[in-house]
Amino acid sequence: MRIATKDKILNTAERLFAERGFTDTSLRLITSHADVNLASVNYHFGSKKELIQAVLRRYLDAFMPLVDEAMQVHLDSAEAPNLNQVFASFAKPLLEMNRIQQHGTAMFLLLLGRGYTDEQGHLRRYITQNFGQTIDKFRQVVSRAYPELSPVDMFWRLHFTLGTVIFTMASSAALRDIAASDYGEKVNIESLIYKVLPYLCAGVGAPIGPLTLD
Amino acid sequence: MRIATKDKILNTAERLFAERGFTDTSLRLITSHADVNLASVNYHFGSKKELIQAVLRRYLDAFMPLVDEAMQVHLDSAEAPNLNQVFASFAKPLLEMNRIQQHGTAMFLLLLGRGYTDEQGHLRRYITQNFGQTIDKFRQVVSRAYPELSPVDMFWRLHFTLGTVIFTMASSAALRDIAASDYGEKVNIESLIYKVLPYLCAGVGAPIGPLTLD
DNA sequence: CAGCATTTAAAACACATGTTTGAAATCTAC
DNA sequence: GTAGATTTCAAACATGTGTTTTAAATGCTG
Repeated sequence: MRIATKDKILNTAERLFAERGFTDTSLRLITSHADVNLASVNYHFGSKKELIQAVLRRYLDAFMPLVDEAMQVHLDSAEAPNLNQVFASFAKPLLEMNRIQQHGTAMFLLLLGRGYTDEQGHLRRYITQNFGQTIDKFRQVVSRAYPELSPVDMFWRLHFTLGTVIFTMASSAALRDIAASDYGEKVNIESLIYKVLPYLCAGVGAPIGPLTLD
Repeated sequence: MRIATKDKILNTAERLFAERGFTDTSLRLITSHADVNLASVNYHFGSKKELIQAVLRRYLDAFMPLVDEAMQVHLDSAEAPNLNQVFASFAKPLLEMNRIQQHGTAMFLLLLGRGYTDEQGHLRRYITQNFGQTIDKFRQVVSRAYPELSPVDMFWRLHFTLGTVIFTMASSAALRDIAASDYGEKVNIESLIYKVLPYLCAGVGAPIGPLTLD
């Protein structure tokens, strides 16, 4: 096996990053868990930062084309989709991540959350640079589904959505434990996705303007 | 002035924590910015962890009683509130944080976000231990406003809400810059709160059950 | 199998971190 | 004003970090 070491590092790093965040996961922790030499990380990846990017890239490169495809369908459709249909079309790409690796969906979302909070702006820049077209298609589709929503309001609501997903997933392990012990309901990632989707749809589709208090 | 040093540390630490997160803010950075000696942090607070707690406690101790009061009003009211009214009653306590310090509202929300993501579980435990009653009142009020929502669904939706707020505020500085440059709309914390409230209300109030796709 | 490139290995490096120490300075109270 | 407690200060300590170095081991190729 030629690339065994590189892959062991990648898989172990991914798991530890998701569990503990990037800064709290040292290279020594990764290499000891992966049972490889410390220096091999810098040999194969160059630096820790590049290792982080490699871990994230593996998922983004698989995820984004699927999203792009789903959005293209909505754009090509003769009739405008509604928000429920738009957001529902994220479920399949997300769950597809489970094919990359066991618990891949959870990992991906966890890493996404870590990447957005830990590193300031790097991940965001990487995504916009490499997948800007897909993001733009998504915006167009949402605009078709809710034309009254102004660009700036959409900007904010989509970031609210991102925050909801990322925070939920970043703390999903702990939260799912609490939910299981307090309510006796064992929640896996898939059912959690189907719990959050209605929330997101309603949020993005909320009426525009200040709250009506009566 | 006896407590000048302690307060200088507290104020400087708060600002830097909010800007850069807890782990990325070293004691040396704090003490140099505060123009105090390095050892004074450990002298006055014991450890970095206790400094973090002190910074957060100052806000929570001011914020939570205000929330408690607002929730009590809803509980004492003869008629059940609606969700809009419930969430709108958070605006005043939040904006009240601006009286503790300049940009106090933004700081508080930023620190809350940092605390929830950086330290795993500590902040959550602190809140439930010290302000469990208030949290419970909040749950009761939401239940009055949306009785059909099961406890477990409420659990999740309230955490979705927490995630929305925390993520938005944790990246609000960067996001507000982007929004300002891309859409020419300058957004302060107050107007951001009024942007997010409709999203949260709609999300929590979303219909129960799977998405209806047609 | 010999020779060369690739990969692994152990050790050291350079640096940043939180913390502790002990003396000097400052404040407080009698 | 002076004795005693409190606070500040500079320095060192112990530890953990990412990275680099140099040699050994391994794999591949002719």
